[in-house]
Amino acid sequence: MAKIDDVARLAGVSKGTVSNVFSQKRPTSKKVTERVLKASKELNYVPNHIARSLVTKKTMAIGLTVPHGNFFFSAFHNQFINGVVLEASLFGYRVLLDMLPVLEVRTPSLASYPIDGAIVLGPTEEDERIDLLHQNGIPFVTVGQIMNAQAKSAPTVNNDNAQIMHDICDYLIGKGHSGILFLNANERMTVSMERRAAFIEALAKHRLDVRDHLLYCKPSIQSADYLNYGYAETVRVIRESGERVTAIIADDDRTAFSVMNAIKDLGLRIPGDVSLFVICGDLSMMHQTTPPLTGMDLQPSELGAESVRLLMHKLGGNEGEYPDHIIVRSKIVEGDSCSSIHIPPPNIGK
Amino acid sequence: MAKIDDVARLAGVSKGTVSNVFSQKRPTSKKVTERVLKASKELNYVPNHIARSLVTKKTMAIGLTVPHGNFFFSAFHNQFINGVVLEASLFGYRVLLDMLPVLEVRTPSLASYPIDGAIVLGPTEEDERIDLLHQNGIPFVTVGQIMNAQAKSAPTVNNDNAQIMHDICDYLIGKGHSGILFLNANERMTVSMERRAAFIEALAKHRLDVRDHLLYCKPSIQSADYLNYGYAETVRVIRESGERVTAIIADDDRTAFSVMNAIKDLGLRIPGDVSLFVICGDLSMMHQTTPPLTGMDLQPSELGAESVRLLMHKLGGNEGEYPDHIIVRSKIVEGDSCSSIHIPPPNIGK
DNA sequence: CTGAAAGCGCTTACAG
DNA sequence: CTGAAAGCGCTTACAG
Repeated sequence: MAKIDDVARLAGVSKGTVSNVFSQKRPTSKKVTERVLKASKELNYVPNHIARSLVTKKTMAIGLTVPHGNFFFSAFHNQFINGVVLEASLFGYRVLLDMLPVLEVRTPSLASYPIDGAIVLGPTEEDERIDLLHQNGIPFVTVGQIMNAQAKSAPTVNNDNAQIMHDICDYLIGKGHSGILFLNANERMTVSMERRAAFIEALAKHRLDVRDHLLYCKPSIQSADYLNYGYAETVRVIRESGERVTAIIADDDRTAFSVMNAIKDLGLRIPGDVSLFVICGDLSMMHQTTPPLTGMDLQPSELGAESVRLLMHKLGGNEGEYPDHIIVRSKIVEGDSCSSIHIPPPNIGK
Repeated sequence: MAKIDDVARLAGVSKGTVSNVFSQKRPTSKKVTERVLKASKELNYVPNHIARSLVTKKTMAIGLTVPHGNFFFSAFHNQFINGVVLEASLFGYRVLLDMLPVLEVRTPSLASYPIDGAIVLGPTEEDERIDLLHQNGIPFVTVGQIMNAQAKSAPTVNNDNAQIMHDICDYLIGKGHSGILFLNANERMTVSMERRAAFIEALAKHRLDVRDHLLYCKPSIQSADYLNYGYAETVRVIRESGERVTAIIADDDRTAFSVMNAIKDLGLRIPGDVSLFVICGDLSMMHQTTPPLTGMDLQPSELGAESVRLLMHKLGGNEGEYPDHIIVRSKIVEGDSCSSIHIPPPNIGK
């Protein structure tokens, strides 16, 4: 590997000048620039990123931390990551994937974080990843509301989860449903809390009872029930509790698939007997099921791109106006999994 | 941020000693170690990763390059990435996600690759990512066979694609199928070529005619037909060509979902009229469809883990015996999407 | 617009 | 087992 001195010698200039040609931080005469470029090409020279980082204090890399160790990506995460990487590249940044338990950072043999900033996907209540970032002084953006005491004013990108739940409830209740089973995300995630509160609020708005057994949260991935979530709850609620459920809201497509299976095993049909609404699913996949699923388009890749833009603004020294909290639009995409029922809700007009 | 000098001063030792305590490359007396650790804690010191990299010439990061710019992850990629990140962490390595067109690297303003090695997923024939890695002298492992002239002996991790196609054909033909439509991956991918050759070979082995119109390749992502792949081919072949197709092999789950839709629209059923076999799908999702899909378990996370192990061996100076080419096992996982047909294949006993 | 020199924060022979 | 010194390959004030 040729180094800057080699190029400087061959081009007959100083190292500083070579540096300028590559960094373009100071103007260089055309002649000199050409000489340097020619010499560089000849020697196959490329600036050493590490050496540069040591003095500029910038690594040109951001960390993307996705929840927990043995977490499984869903289609939502895929698109989110696509958005992040693509947008980051526009700023000349690379993306370091961090999906590990944070233990490593505590090991003394490990060096400090070689990233300039981080994006934290799916924060939980008192998220330790956030505490860690905070105490290491690394700028970060969370995708989802943040509830850590230490850093509650951190910049965030999010969907309007309250609005989403209201939209969904209005949509379903508007079709005559009153027995709604909500299969929410894991309760430790802040998005789950936001949705829960809005769900209860929306029911109340429509003068429907809020009954606890119609609101479940996805177990943690360590739980044996993780993969079975959706199926088990659906069967239990519909068959065993005898609860009248005419609509189910599933937190993601995997859950929705599970629910579809359960419905079938119960001898019921979608949407004839039960309507199904998916909050966070892969649209292209939702169109391939029978029936096509109705759900919310959360625009995951836009969430990713926006979080990068916000982070870049933070890294750039905050010049100019820029919102600290960005909301990404979402909208209902209709399939054929939700139908109207003509039995009036029991509590109507109460 | 405290630096090594601060710790050395506070602990009353030299920088070299502090360095040793953290790197553990040379023994240090217990007393001194404790003093250093205490001082470090007091100053909140953590070694600077970049400075260390500059002298050790190791970044402790590997690049993961997945195909092309606007590529969409599938469940296969998810699990693969999970495997890579998890295994890399066991070696103390981080993973840099590279899913960009390689243009950036040609821009003179960009510094050289800050990674120690790379994993290339899904190589194509004459893959430019590989040429780039090769000419930059970065060790790499490909997941999938490599066909670049320059680097054809590079280490690889792969499934036994020939065996897989034979297994699938044996399985389907054993059930009495002879009109098999194979919806292969994109033709530029080496895996697609391997499968194609083996498919033809397997048909010949069973004395079946190889007909070109029963073998399609997925269009590139730029193509308008990309999302429609599977649906379009199925409809065309079955309805328009009048070809007798009793079994379809789909390259991944997205294609399979498309096919299922097409079959339904044609008024046919799976597996009654047409059997469906998925090569590269998400097992948990394949169990949620109706009917559950039969397919191949390629063990993507094992592919990821193995590729890290192989790369680590390359980075470690190649001491000890280690194979250059690793095959990850795969096996058929049965759902209900393939059934026997009792019409004997037309060419039997020929 | 260009150069000479100091310095970024570590590690690593070389001595002892 | 420990220290003093050189050096990793750049960038950046400071001069000119």
